[in-house]
Amino acid sequence: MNLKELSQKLGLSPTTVSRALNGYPEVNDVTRDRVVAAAKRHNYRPNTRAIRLATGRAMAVGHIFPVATKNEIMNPIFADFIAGASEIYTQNGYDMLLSIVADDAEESNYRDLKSRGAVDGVIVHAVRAVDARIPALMEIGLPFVAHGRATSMDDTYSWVDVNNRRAFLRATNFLLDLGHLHIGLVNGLENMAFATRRRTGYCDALAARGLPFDPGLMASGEMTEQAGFLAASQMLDRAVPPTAFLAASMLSGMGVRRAIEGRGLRMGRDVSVIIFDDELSYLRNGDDVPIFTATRSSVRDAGRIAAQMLLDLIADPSTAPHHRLLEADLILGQSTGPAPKPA
Amino acid sequence: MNLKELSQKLGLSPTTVSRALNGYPEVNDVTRDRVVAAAKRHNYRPNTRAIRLATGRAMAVGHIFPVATKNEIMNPIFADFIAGASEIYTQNGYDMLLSIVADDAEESNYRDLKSRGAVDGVIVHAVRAVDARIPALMEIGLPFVAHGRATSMDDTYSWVDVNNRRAFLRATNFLLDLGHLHIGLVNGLENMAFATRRRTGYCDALAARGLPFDPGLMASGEMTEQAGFLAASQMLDRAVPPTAFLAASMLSGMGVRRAIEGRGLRMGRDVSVIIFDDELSYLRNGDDVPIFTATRSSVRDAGRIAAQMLLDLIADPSTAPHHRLLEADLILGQSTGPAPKPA
DNA sequence: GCTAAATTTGAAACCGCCCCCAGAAATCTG
DNA sequence: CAGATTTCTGGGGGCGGTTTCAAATTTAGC
Repeated sequence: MNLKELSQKLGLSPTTVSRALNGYPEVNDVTRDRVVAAAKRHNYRPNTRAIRLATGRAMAVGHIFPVATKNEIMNPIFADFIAGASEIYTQNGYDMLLSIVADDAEESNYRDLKSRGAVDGVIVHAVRAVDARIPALMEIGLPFVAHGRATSMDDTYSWVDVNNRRAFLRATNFLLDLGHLHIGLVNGLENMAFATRRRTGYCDALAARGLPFDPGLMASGEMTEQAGFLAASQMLDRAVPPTAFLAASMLSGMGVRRAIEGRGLRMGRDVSVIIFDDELSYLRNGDDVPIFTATRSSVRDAGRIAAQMLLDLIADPSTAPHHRLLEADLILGQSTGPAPKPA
Repeated sequence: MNLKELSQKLGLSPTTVSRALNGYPEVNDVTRDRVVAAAKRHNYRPNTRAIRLATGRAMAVGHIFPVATKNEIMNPIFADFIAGASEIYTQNGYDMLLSIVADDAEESNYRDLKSRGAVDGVIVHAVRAVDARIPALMEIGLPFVAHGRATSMDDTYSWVDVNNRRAFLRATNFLLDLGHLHIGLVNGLENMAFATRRRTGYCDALAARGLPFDPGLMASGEMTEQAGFLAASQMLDRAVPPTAFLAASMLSGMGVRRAIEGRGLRMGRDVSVIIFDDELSYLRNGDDVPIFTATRSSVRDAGRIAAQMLLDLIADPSTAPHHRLLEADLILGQSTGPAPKPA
């Protein structure tokens, strides 16, 4: 069933039917009702392909996920971010186009999307500390919103980010207040913008109290259970082991916990742990009482916000860049407690 | 740069240029070379929207992910499956359209995709034991490939699945051979097709040796660390605790391990564990030596296979349904050993 | 060298919808 | 009740490609 057929059935012109269906004001109410009823009855849905060609809008946004060419790790927050964004697209009649490409082919993929007219805008994921995609997209002229900020030129493009520095600053201060003096940082890969900011927060908190940084207490790696386990194990085996940890994610934190418990220590009593909790749906931090004390910020919310921001930008590309800095909550769980008295 | 502009620059008709670019045989080689060179030089890419309208093909496939309305859990294998599928689409010039919808709205979404002409086919994810989507899609007439099989009508549609029954049969036999008599099953939700098949495999192995099933040793729930921990904890606290576990996923297995170690027992010595390992990129089962003994089958491969199958089906919808039953490897890790002698 | 066949190219009709521009019908004026 | 407005409907030209069919140009055949 297409527009022409429907209009013939109604004895009207395609023009009128189209207008009635798209809510144009100049069509008679009686006619409109008749058209709407017939459309529903015949289960008519305008052909997306035709609409797109006629209007020149793709009614779709692109998400390109880089997958590191060397290790093939997909970002675990991916699924939940997408889930949040998808809600917004669905509400607004947009489709979501997904590509997963080697991280060195991303830029050409953006160019391609643009010249093929496949999307009206894109979301940039997993922003690096220095990220070539951002200037590239500005040059290409494709509206975009970044999830995360590179370390410079913050204000020239739109982004949604968590205040990672402050989250780790607060977490570190919280541990310091509990009397912990040796705090291990099990960070994500520090070529990522969020990880560098978290380290800055950690270092700033130490510096504010005149404490030194110990490079042996700062690890940076993939945010996996295994990597968290190894990093924490190494630190715990030092002559002066840390009494507390900051972990970059739920998975890292689980690895840290295993390292702690594997040494016959108890998390929350002997060693404290704070994680960054993205509230991933399949990695909940406890059902009622949180297992881990955590800085918490929902990545699904971030997805919603970024998607809405992008649609706004597409609707009016001339506006100034939008920014949204989300604050992470510090929620108390069972994994933190006062520093144990030196034996 | 569009077709008309390019053809004017070349002094040719749009027809010829189009033919040259699309490899039609009737165009002179000299002309073709000239056109191809010019297209590259001007960075011409045909407009996707126009191609779609003209050819009537969407050159896109849809992935709809159900998110359980009650608990909002996204399937953790999602990301890796998509990553595999995406490779195939990219190679073949197809786009991937993603929707995440409440599980009760899926069917109408399929109808919508079909009538809007947004996709040429879809992949059905997370097939339930009894799944209304499959008859629905057959009725709608949208080509599809299911990832998993419902419990009936296997041969009327195309699917890619892992031999879940045999995987758990083998794993159970392996544990029985090691002398384990009490084996806990920490299964996924048993409304899912794969979970029921895994339980069947487990039960069949026990039955073959004349062993009884103990309902108290069969748990079914979300495949999270937390759920795995709770299920294993309950079983371990029984009068006769199991000496081995089968866990449905890496995350479940991590929960089981925590329950074991929290009781001062050692995994692999006191209690054996076998997991099902989907080879998720962010949940690797050890870097060199596997941590867990596991039945292993790459969900990313499954994504590739399903995607290719769908494209074949789209290219020739008249062919009989295709099937692909993948066998899981049983790989030896550090989490299994002979049943401890009764004290 | 002239006709028949094969090779190349182009004109124009779609694909299905949107939207500008007229024109017809209905409603207001005075 | 004629003329001026306002309200409603329809015709037709895009959007940017593909593809059918016909025409023009070569090449082949004798």
